[in-house]
Amino acid sequence: MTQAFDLNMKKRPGQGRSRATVEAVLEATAQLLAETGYGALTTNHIAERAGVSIGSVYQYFPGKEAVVAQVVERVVDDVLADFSTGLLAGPTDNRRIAAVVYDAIDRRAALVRALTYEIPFLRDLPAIANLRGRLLLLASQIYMRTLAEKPFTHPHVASFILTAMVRSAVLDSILNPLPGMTREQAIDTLAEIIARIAGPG
Amino acid sequence: MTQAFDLNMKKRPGQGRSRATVEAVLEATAQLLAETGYGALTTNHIAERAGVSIGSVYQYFPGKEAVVAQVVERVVDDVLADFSTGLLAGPTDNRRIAAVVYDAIDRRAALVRALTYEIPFLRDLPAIANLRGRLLLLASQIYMRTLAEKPFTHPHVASFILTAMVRSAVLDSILNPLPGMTREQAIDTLAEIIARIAGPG
DNA sequence: ATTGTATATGAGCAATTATTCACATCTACT
DNA sequence: AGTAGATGTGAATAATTGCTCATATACAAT
Repeated sequence: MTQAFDLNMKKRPGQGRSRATVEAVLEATAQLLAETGYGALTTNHIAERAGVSIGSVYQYFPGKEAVVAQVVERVVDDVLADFSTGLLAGPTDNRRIAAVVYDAIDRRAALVRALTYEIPFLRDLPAIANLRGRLLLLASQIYMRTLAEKPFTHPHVASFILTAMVRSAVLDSILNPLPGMTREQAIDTLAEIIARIAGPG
Repeated sequence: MTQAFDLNMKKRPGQGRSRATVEAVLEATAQLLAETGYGALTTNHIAERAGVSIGSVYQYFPGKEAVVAQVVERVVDDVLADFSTGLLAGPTDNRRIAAVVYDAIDRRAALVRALTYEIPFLRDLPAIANLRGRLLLLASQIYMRTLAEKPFTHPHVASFILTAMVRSAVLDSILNPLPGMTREQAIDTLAEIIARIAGPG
């Protein structure tokens, strides 16, 4: 069940119009994924939404999956950028961390939903492995000291599961929220949970 | 984006062969989902694997989605049954809870993966709402006392997020594990995390 | 202007898929 | 045995979709 597609672009877009074409295709794909999901995504729809002919799509991408893979790559980059700027904007207390993660996902919730829950080859994409690795590293750095004081039996397993927990919990809270739950409540609670696991701060 | 399919069976299977036919269709669908995923699932494949004609499938199900919905319902029932028996089989300490949840998902990992990550209308199914409600209730009952001693600011939000966390973390640990991580390590760590959040016991 | 290259077009092909329906077969009951 | 209703069959259909390719247009360089 490993992905068996060619996900590389056929042609690096040279200089002029081609850049714009590729841009339009990626933007259209992101829009359609957010609006109608992966199941309804067709290459012809992508071309139509992008205001580009179907032939042009295949000039730069070997297939539908390759376009989606590029969109995933962009979203991952954007999310990681949001994390960086958000965490640099002030002291990294638990509440800020919860808020930054929450907002980064909330800002592009529809797209993230489609990518997370509907793309069968998602976990085979290098961008996703990259994302997971980065998050793991980030969490380790932030909580290194506090977790050294209250160590787990299997520290690296704990880092892994905790990262998965926060990521999944935030995702789930946004995509399938408890009715009536507000952003503030979610962030408060996430911060409190983190405090219990890793200590205050 | 609410599901717009008819998910009810056309005919309640009467008595004899029809029961077996429906059974074979559901079993074949579960097998195919586990083996090849939702994307490769076709009604003709279902019929073939079930050893039944395509016409028979449509005699009892209005469409592919309805078959999948029934499979989901069964898996949910099975998982909940595993929880019940597992938690009744001894004292409900943190480690047992972690182990029961872990094993219930691990036992049918491939099928759960396909259902969780590939079915776009999953969250619209009543069975899933039911599952979430039951889990929430279960968690509340188990941790009522301990969480009353160390209360959260928003108790019902906390129950919701904690349930989501455990569910997602277990799912993620099984479906996308840290290389080299064993079942024991995962369960140990989950138990320790639960203990930190909700107290020992 | 002219020539060569890069880019864009979109009708159409081949393959796949969900679904139907006219017909066969089985089972139960008299 | 005869009959009626339930159940099973699978070739055929209509729709969709990924993708190609022959052709057209834009651009750059001389």
